[in-house]
This record gives sequence, structure tokens and C-alpha cells, in this order.
Amino acid sequence: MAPDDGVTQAEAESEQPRWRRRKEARPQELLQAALDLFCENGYGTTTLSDIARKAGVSKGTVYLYFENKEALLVAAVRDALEPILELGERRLNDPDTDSAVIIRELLHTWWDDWSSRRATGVHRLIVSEAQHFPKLTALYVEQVMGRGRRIFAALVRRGATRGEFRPVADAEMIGRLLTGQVAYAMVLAHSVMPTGNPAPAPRAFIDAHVDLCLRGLSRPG
Amino acid sequence: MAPDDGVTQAEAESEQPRWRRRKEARPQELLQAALDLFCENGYGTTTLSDIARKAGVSKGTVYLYFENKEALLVAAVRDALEPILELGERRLNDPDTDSAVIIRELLHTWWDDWSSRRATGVHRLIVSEAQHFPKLTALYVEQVMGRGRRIFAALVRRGATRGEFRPVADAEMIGRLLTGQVAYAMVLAHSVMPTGNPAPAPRAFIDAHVDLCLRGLSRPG
Amino acid sequence: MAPDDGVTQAEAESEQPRWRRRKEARPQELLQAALDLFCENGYGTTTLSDIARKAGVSKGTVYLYFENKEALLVAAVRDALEPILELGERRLNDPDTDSAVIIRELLHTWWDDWSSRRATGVHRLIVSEAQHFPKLTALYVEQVMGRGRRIFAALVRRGATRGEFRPVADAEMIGRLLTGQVAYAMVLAHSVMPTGNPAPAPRAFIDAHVDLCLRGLSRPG
Amino acid sequence: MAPDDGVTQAEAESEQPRWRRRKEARPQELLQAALDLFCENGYGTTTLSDIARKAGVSKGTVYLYFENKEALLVAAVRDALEPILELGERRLNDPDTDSAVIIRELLHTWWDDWSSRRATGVHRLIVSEAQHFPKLTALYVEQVMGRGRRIFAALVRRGATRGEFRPVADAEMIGRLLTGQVAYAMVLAHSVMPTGNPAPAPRAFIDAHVDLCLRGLSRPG
DNA sequence: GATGAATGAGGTTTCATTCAT
DNA sequence: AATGAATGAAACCTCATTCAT
Repeated sequence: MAPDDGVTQAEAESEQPRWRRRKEARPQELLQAALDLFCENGYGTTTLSDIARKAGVSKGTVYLYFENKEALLVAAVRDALEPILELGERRLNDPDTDSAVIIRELLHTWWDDWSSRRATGVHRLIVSEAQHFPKLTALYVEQVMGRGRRIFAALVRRGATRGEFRPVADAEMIGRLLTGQVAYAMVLAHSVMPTGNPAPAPRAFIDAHVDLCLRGLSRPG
Repeated sequence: MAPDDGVTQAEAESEQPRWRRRKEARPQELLQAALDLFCENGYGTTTLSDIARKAGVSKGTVYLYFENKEALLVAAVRDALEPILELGERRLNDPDTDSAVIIRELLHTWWDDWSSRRATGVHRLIVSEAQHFPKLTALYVEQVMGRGRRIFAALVRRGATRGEFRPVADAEMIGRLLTGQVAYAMVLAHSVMPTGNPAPAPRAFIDAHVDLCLRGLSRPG
Repeated sequence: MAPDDGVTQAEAESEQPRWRRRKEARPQELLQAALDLFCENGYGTTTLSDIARKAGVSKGTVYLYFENKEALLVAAVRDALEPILELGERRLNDPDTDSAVIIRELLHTWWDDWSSRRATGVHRLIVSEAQHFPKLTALYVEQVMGRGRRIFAALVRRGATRGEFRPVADAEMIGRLLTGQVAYAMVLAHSVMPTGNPAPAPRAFIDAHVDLCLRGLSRPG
Repeated sequence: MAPDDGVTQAEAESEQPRWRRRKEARPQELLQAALDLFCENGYGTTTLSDIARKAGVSKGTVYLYFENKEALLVAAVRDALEPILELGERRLNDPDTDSAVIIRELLHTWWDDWSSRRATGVHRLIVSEAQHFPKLTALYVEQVMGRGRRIFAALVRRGATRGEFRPVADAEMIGRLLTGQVAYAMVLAHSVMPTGNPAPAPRAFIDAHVDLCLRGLSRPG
């Protein structure tokens, strides 16, 4: 989770030549370096020199793979989100599992998946830059926010149908509430928290959130 | 009176208030122009020329009143938040009002107050720039996030003490959850939503949020 | 005629301040510096640093007066040509002067006027950059080439009408021939000649050209 | 035979020809691609990638055959001009042909030969880049401009000697005038004309030019 | 106090050239 | 011989900041 854990750095090696041919690996290294820096410092503050240095290449090399800085941003975000978005609704249809359990697990899984991709900062990044990159924002709204909301709305309906939850008038809104709190936690984790301001551990926070919401969804009596 | 409300009156009369009143006749237009533009376009994208033009003064004039761009940002945020933070716990001590009602009203009031100051964008602004202005972030975390959390934590405890709510283990966490969802709505209202992505009306969203949480806080049976 | 005769240089003065406010004079100095350098070295080879240095200002100052490099080129060319184009047909209607005399004098005057504006290099500049600046090229073709051609075509017709010249089928074509040779001399004077390749003096060349053409226009017998 | 034609046969058999024959199997496509692009877009604007792509090779390959971009320019120009310059004075010595006819035909042939080599743009290219490549410019001045001027000066002297033309004081100057107009037509054909500005067809233009000049050379009475 | 012309560091981007493969 | 990934210098341009007026 440290912003510069060395994984993407150029490998320190013996008498390294001026450069190495890495056509296959380069784009990934660049995308990860770009994502890390954009998430950490924002788009405007991150320079292409920073990205190139972190990826262990020269400035010009970036332009072999990406049209310009904006394209790099879009590619980095897409690259981070795509595999995550393909995961999704795994246990949604397991009839033996309570909806409450699925909801709780899915929210935890969400956090873990994004963390493993070093992508939790994407929320903050999008929120910060939304005005300047409407295309990317639309992607995020539809594929991330919308998808999450729909999944959890479906779970809420499932729970209501199965008699686990009380009947719910606006399941979409509940879906929005369920996901929003977690997304916001990711936003804060990449903005105000790193400046030395404490916050509860993600798991505890998510659990408290789920506890409160599930209790709010439970059937009276 | 709730036993724990001391938290919210602590700094009001201290000998050296952390949130200083600066009543010098600063060009209010400058602060408002800066706030609007920073909130709308972000710190990096907003130029001092933009601000000066919007305020109807020349670029040089800005430097008569503010050390530099950063100082202007800090002053603009402070200027926007200061009067809002002074509002606060008005009806907190009215023994005839249910805690649930206070909570609901306070969240709505929060939104309205911030809207009237054109300050709803401050959340997004802070979130975006937190890394680069730790002082300002600390202020925000303590005075805005922290204050809100403490107020609502106190209200939760009040409700539990009065028998309105079930007993709550971690009232601070509940306070965090209650305020977070609204803060996040403000963040979204100034980031992804303006790019053409619909969201529910604030009032409806807040009400749904409060409904769910209060139900989650209600006493069983 | 030397490319850098110091006229446009920043004035060396006593303890000069970091900069001087010169709002009125700046654009002219910049335009002349730009024109000189563009004519001497071409558009692509001339850097904005060169221009700024020659005009005695910093790079940024150029952008206070001109949108970008291209706008500076267009403005410099326009600024050089405009006063010249306003001269024109002065003696065209003097009935006491032979058409042959007018033609000869006008061609000499043309050269002298352009020289006095340090604008003889514009032909070469336009010819070199025509493909990349079609707007500017169109201006040149219409206002410079076309105007010259039409003036001299009119003179040829005048001479034929007055019985000085033989009847001419295509006066426009003759106008093209009369002007082209002089324009080409200007082109060469700013391209191949400065690299150490000798050419006849402009006056002698123009006279020879006029001699040959006027003899070709004279009435048989 | 005209007494002064030695000028045009001077360098043909010298021990170390100034215009060297380089018959190495250079990729002709490279030279032609470079010539086309340089003539069309200029030297600075043409990238080595463009040339390599047009020639169907990789960028690196260019450097197997040419030291650098400048060497490629020189080679391309030389390659285009060399065979043309070897043509030259074919019918110069045919005693049965009038000098006027030779002049007219030679100017048309000049245009046709250059067109067939796609080399008409070389004039514009040289004019544009003369300052930066003095060696190449000197070559052009001597071998192209000078050669042409001398050939036509010789023809003018031939015509005067044979009594076809009036006596001429400065035949070199007439040669300059005869060739200049055609060279200039080529310059314009590759600069201002392609941007949508009409001009007479080359043949008509050359004929009008020759008509005027030959009439100017004709014997009075 | 107010102005806005001027500065110059620093950003993104291009491209001739090199060199491991 | 041929490739094309990689380099890095240098270009254009922006803008926070300064300061003569």
C-alpha cells in the first residue's frame, strides 16, 4: 500500500545497458506507475517525468505507448478497473447464503479486490478530475458506481423477496447507500487520511456500516 | 443535558482560538471568486487571472491581500466554513425534540447552510487537494469532519440515553456513518454529477439515508 | 540590410531594471525581430527564444502580445506588407509619363520599398512556408502577387492603348512575367545568394529585365 | 560551332568530377521517398519516420545508408539532379536549327525532364533550405542555376553571331532572365499554387515568357 | 492602494539518432 | 543487413509571482 514499494521500479542490476528492450512489459509498468502517481498526487501535479522515472524509462518512451498524458490516464484507469469489473456477482445466486451475508462479503471483497490492484485511489482520482475528463467519468459512473448500485439493489430485492429483509420501496437508493459509504471510505483513504489523520480500519468501518444498514433493513419484530 | 456535549463547546472560548476570526476588510469578492473557481475547476486548473477577473480586480491586487495562491485557497476555505461552523448545535439541547428529528433536521440544515454559502464544493476541493495542503486538510478533518462526527455521535448517545435508540457500542462510528454519506453526496454533486450523470435530489437522498440509519438505530421490538 | 544591425536590440543602458514597461513599443519590436529572423532562418528554425532575445524581452512576453508562434508569423508578415501595399498606383494616371517609364520606375520602387521595410525576405518566407499556412499564402497570392500582376497588366494595356506598345493579347500574363522576375530576385537574394553565391546588383538586374521586356513590347518597325 | 560552347563541356570528363557518380546500390526508394517528402513538406517538417515509412523500410535502415538527415537530403537532391544535368545541350550544335527554336524547346524540355524525375520541387526546396545547407546550395547554384544560365547565354550569343538576334551586351544576364522565369514557375508550382491558387499551365506560361523575350531579342526592323 | 507588463521555471510533446536484438 | 524500442535535447507554451508605474 506504500506509494512506492519498489515493485515497479527499474530493476537494479549489474552493469545495465543504457536501455533494455521490453516491448511487452513496458505498457504495464507505465500503467501501474501512472496509476500510482495519479492516485497519490493527482493528475495535474504528476509530471510525465515522474511517471517515466518511476517506470524506469525516459520521458520519450512514454509516448511510444500512449498518445499523450490524458490517454495515459484513461488507459491507467481502465487497466485498473477492467479486471475488477469482470469479477462481480459471483455468489449472487447461491440459494443457501443469506442476502445479508452476501452483502457483507461483497463489500469486503470489493475493498480487497481494489486494494490488490492498488486501485482504491481511483475513486479519489475520478472525483478530483471528473470535470476535465467527462468520458472517463461517464465510464466510471456507469461501470463502477452504476454497476455496484445495481448489484446491491438486486441483493436488497433478493433479501426482500426471500423474506430476509423488510419490503423496500426504492432498492436502487439502498444500493446507492450501501456502496456509497464504502466508496467514500476509499476516497478518504487516499486524501485526508494519509496526511496524518486517523480513521478506523477499513474492515471495522465496513462492518459498522453493514451492521447499521442491515439492521435498518431487517424485518420489524 | 447530554453528559458528553462538552466536546462541541471546547474551542469556542479558548484563549487562542484555533479558528481565528479575521475580520479585516478583505475583499470578499476575491474570496468568493476564488472559492467558486476552486470548487468548480480545482486548484491546479484555476489561474490567478481567472480569480482576479471574476472578482473584478487585477492580478496584482490579489497579492496585496494574500501571500500567494495557497494562502488564498486557505483563506477562501476558511471564509466559507467559518460562519457555517458557528451554527452547529442549536437545537441540540431542546429536551422536547426527539433525537431522530434533530438528526434528520441537522443533516438537512447542513446541506442548506453549505449550499447557501456556495460551499458544498469544499468537500470535493479538500478531498482533491488534501495531499498538497496538509495544514488545510488537518483543519478540515478536525473542524468539519471531526466536529460533525462528534455532534452526531452526541446525538446518538443522547437518543440512547433517552431510550429513543437502542444502546450503541461505538457512537463515534455511527456519527461517522451519519455524516459521511451526506459529505459524499456533496463530493459527487461537485464532481461526477455535473458531467451529465444523474443522481437523486439531495433531500430525497438524505431522507433515505436517515430513514435507513434511524431504523437501524431503533430499539428492537 | 544586415540581419542584426542592432536597431531592434534591447538598449544597453546604465543599471537597467529587470524589465521596462513598454506596452506601446513592444509589439513593433517583436514584429520586426520576428520578421527578420523568419526571413533569415525560416519559420521552423527560428525559435521563440531567438525572437524574444532579439527583441530584448523574455520568452513569456511574446505571449502577452501574440497567441502563438503562428499568429506572430502572420502578424509579422501583415505588418511588413500592409504599408507597402497601400502605396501602389501613384503615378499610374499621369498622362505625361510614358508607360515604359512608369513600369521601370514602379519595379525599382517596389524593390526599394520592400528593402526599406526589411521585407524583401517575405517572398522567400512565403514560398518556403506556403504549404503550412494556407491563409497567409492566400493573402500573399491575392494582395501581393495578384495586386502586382494587375497593376502591371493595367500598365501594359495603357501602353497599348496609347500606342506606346504593340497590341497585347494577354496583358495579365505579361503582368505576371514583369513582376515574377523581380519577385524571384528577392527570393534568391534571401536564399542562395547569402551563402556566398554572387548575383548581379538588383538595379542592374531589374534594368536588364525591363529592357528585355519593354523591347519585347515595343511596336515593330 | 559557336566559339564559346566550351563552357558547357568543361566538367564532363575532368579527372575528379565535382559531381560524383555514386553508383552504389543505394535503395532508390529511400532517395525518391525523401525527395518527394522534402519537396512536398519541406526539410524540417519531414520526419525520418515519414521517409522510412514511405520507402517501406524501418527508421534504422535509413542510417545504414546515410549518415544523417542532412546527408539524405543531399543525396536525394543529387540523385534527382544528376541524370537531368547530363542531358543538357543536345541540339545545341545542330546548325540547321534556329536559336529561337532551340531556346524554346530547351526550356520546355527542362520542365519536362524535371517533371519526369519528380524534381520540379527541388527549386523550392533549395530556396527554402539554402541558408542551412551551404554546400548543397553551392552545388545547386553552380550546377543548376549556373549551368542553365551558361547554356542559354551561349544560345543567345549563338543567335547574335548567326544574325538571328540583335547584338547583346550581356548574354549572361539574358541567360539569367531566360532561366529564372521558368525556375520561378517551378518554385511557385510547389509552394503557393498547391494551396488552391490558380496559375497558368506551365506550357502556356513558358511560351508567353519565350515569346516576350525572343521578341525582345529580335533584330529591329 | 492598484495595476498589468514582464519574468522564467517548468510542463508536455516531438523527433533525430543510437543500439540491443 | 535490418529492425524499432529507447533516448534526451530542445521546442512551444503556461502561469504564479514580481515590481515599475
